[in-house]
Amino acid sequence: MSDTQTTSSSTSEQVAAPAETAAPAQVRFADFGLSPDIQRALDEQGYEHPTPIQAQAIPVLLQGRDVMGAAQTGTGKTASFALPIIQMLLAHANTSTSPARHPVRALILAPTRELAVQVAENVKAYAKHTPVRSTVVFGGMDMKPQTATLKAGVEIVIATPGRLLDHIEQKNVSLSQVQMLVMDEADRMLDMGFLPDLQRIINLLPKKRQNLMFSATFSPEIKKLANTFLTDPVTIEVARANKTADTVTQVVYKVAENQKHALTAHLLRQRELKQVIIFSNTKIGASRLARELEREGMKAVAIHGDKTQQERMAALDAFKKNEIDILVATDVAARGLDISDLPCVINYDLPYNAEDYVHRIGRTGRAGASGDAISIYSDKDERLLVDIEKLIKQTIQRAEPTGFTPGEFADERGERRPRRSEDIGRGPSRSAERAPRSMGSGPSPRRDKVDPWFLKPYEPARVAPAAVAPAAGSAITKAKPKLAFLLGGVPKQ
DNA sequence: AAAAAAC
Repeated sequence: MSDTQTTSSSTSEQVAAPAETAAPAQVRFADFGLSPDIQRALDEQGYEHPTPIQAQAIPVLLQGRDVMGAAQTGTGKTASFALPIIQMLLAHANTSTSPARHPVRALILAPTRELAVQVAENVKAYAKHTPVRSTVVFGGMDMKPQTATLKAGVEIVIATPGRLLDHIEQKNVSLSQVQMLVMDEADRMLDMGFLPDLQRIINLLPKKRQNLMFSATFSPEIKKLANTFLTDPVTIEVARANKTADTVTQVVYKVAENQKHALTAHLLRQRELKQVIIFSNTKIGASRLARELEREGMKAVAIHGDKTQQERMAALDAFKKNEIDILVATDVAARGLDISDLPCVINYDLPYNAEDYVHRIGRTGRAGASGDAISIYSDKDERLLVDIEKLIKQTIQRAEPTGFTPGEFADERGERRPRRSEDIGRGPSRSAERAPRSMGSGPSPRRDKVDPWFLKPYEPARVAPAAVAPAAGSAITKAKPKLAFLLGGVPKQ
């Protein structure tokens, strides 16, 4: 949440949401008439002014209307639904400890475990001074503690669909009293094939309920989903769909496929980036790159779906706590994760799905801060770049790496071979920096510096963001129709 | 193409 709702032309001051849809900056949380117990939590966290999506969504939700929200993460989306939910539940709160008197009344569904955890943390923080109870359930973890909490009774459940269904089947939870349903990152849930699960869960809910759907992109499939599950929804769109934040400087490097990791290491070494997430298209690639960077003396950890849930949470936690500088991730981390103040994202691979580019680089430049998005690609991925530029309606700056000598590690990729000290540090006077070090240590460069380092040989000519609404025919319409299940009845199986 | 999500 940010109170920097300014339309200042200074890049570093710009808010992520475009001014034309922003609510007046004077709005304060205190104007919403929220319970003093909620207001107290907001005060304690220093939140005074709502972000644009909060300013628009909260009053509408308090009226009980359904909402279709098109907003990227980092816009304060979670609070925009969490606060009204807590408020609505408080209106009927009781302090009984009997589960029967603590039925689940609000259900929040999220596509990935990490996102569910993050939403749950937010909900807990806002409900801190209220009697409203919440919990999060997701796979990869022991069922028992989750079961115990569910059976003790909670008003708000945040869940990934699979594990929730598991709990439902085991009768650990009943959804018959749910009054509010949130589908967070609905586009992602569709992409991941959660539609049948969503359908099954929703079939168990009371017909009369308030529905909220949030999606970063606004594809025709999402609109269809909204038409199916929402009743006369109010559409709230604070950031134009398929749009990257104005405050993110984007650049691409083209190198030979077998040079990508060497260039990545070079870029990381060239300047002491405070923290960076590197996206890889594959789990194996992510692990390998993390290993190679470690060999280069950098602190890097991979996070992907083949890691245990404990490892995933530990990696994310360590990264958030600044104990790790480099997180090498698959698209498990592409969406939703609110890692504050991330100055840089690197695409080690261009994503196969152009939409994922928007999500990945959405990890930086949050809430109006500036950020750098660096992508690396090779000849064979030219088409992916074209798709991405078509989707974001921008040309991404091409750049040449300064001081990079191709061939440095040309034979290393994928090879397990003994470490040879002469392989590294062959750049002039690099050897002194060979020792493992924390990138975050020492004075880190200001992020709002003009003339980004990686654009040196080029004019930093950023393409002015075109003031265009998302065209119905934009690239995302290519997405495979996944709603046959919904629209054409039950599929055979 | 790949990744994610239930045991």
